[in-house]
Amino acid sequence: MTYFSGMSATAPSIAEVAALVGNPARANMLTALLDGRALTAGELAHAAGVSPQTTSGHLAKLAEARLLLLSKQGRHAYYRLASPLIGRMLEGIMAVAADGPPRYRPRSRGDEALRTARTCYDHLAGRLGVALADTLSARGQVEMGEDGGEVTEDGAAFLTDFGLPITDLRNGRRTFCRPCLDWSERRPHLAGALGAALTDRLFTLGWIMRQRDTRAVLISAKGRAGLKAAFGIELGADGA
Amino acid sequence: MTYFSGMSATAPSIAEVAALVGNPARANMLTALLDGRALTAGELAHAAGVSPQTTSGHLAKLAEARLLLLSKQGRHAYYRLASPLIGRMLEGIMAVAADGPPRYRPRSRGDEALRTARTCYDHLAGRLGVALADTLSARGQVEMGEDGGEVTEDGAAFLTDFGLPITDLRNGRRTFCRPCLDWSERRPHLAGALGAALTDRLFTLGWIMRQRDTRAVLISAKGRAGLKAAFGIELGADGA
DNA sequence: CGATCGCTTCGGCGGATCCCGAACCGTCCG
DNA sequence: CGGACGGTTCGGGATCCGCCGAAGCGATCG
Repeated sequence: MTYFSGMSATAPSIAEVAALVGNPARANMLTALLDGRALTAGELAHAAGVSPQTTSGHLAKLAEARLLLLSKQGRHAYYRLASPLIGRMLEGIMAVAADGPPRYRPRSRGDEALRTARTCYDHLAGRLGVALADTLSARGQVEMGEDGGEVTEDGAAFLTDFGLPITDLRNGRRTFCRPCLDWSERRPHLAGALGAALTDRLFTLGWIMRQRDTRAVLISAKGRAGLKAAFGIELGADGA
Repeated sequence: MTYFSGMSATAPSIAEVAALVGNPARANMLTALLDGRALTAGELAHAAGVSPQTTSGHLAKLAEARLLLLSKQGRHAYYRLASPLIGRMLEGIMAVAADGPPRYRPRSRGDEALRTARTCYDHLAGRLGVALADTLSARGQVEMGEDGGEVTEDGAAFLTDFGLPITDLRNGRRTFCRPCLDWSERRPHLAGALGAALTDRLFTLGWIMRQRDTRAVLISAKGRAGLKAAFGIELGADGA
């Protein structure tokens, strides 16, 4: 952007917007966000193939130009496309670049796996994560608020029986239970010590398994049966 | 394009295409071409607000990337958008830039005037220019070929009677008659000494009049009557 | 509390871009 | 033929951008 001196409050020009996309690192970040999910700065750095510092600069520019929205969560910074207009614009550019129809995958296989169940650092997200939170809420075993959650007496009994050291968790330094907004489902799932412990227990039971090079987790046959028996959760092809 | 080292034969990346648009001069040229007309390098230089040399460089890049097509005509170089995909891409970018619907004029008033009748250097183009060429061809008074045209015996008599010094024109050094592709109509109109003389005659008769700051010409009431009587031409709102 | 982690800011280097003045070439005109 | 004109090529100068190393900051974890 050699010429856009005082962008100030005036509407950005065509060239300004195009110049933002006209950088391989930024273009990679934008296409990585094309499916509507929110990704952390680190994930975007990986997708773009540049260092975290460079990434931070790019993301700041994209956010200032209102192409991206920023949500901070703990020490993570989540970025997502600011509007469907951005996606349409990128499709238009891709069509010209490829001289054909857009070829990104709105729902690739890997993407579908991520939407079904994935780790969100140390707890579960995706349809599985949301379903667990929903079930525990519906049963009155967990009460979720805006900034935190609490386990009821009934919930404590149930979860202890499931193998979670509820008392220890509650006395730990880490936030016991808090909601974490799920970007593919746009609804909260369980985070905090409780979310991490529950996830850990599912791994230990062999109900879910990690995969290489992705945050998606696989649900085993035993896991399907167990989730249905313990939580009444069935993740069909159509989702939660 | 700091990074696009060997573009070679591979399909251009999103960033490459966007970077081409991400320059104010090039963006201005592209938007000037949005209505589908072909413009000369000089006209595009004016639209972009940069020098002819700079313009030439930009146009070369855009043509190499297949965003523009180049047609040479005499000493003029006509550039136009390579495909409707380019227009759609620009609309998409404009929508993001303006955060609203695209606001260029696919058919503005001035544009409509230009399509009806305009000068193409010293001869007539637009619907009027094409209609004159069509009529003279249909009557067998002018025979148009690929690279040149000729006036028949009947045509010479008619045009001489109309006030054109056909014999003098034919003996002049300037190409007597040649077709000139019309970019709004995509069909040929009359150029060369004959086209210039005919246009000059119409100005002298007061049938057509120049306007300020545009190549569009106005057809007077007398002109409408005369054109209908002499050539059977009526330019309604719907065109030729 | 100290250590780690994720993200951001700061500073400087290297390189590419953009632009125009000058010159060149082909076309058109008298 | 000579001049004018439109377009392009060549060369250099100013600018800016993208990138990373080093350091700072807040949140999290043991």
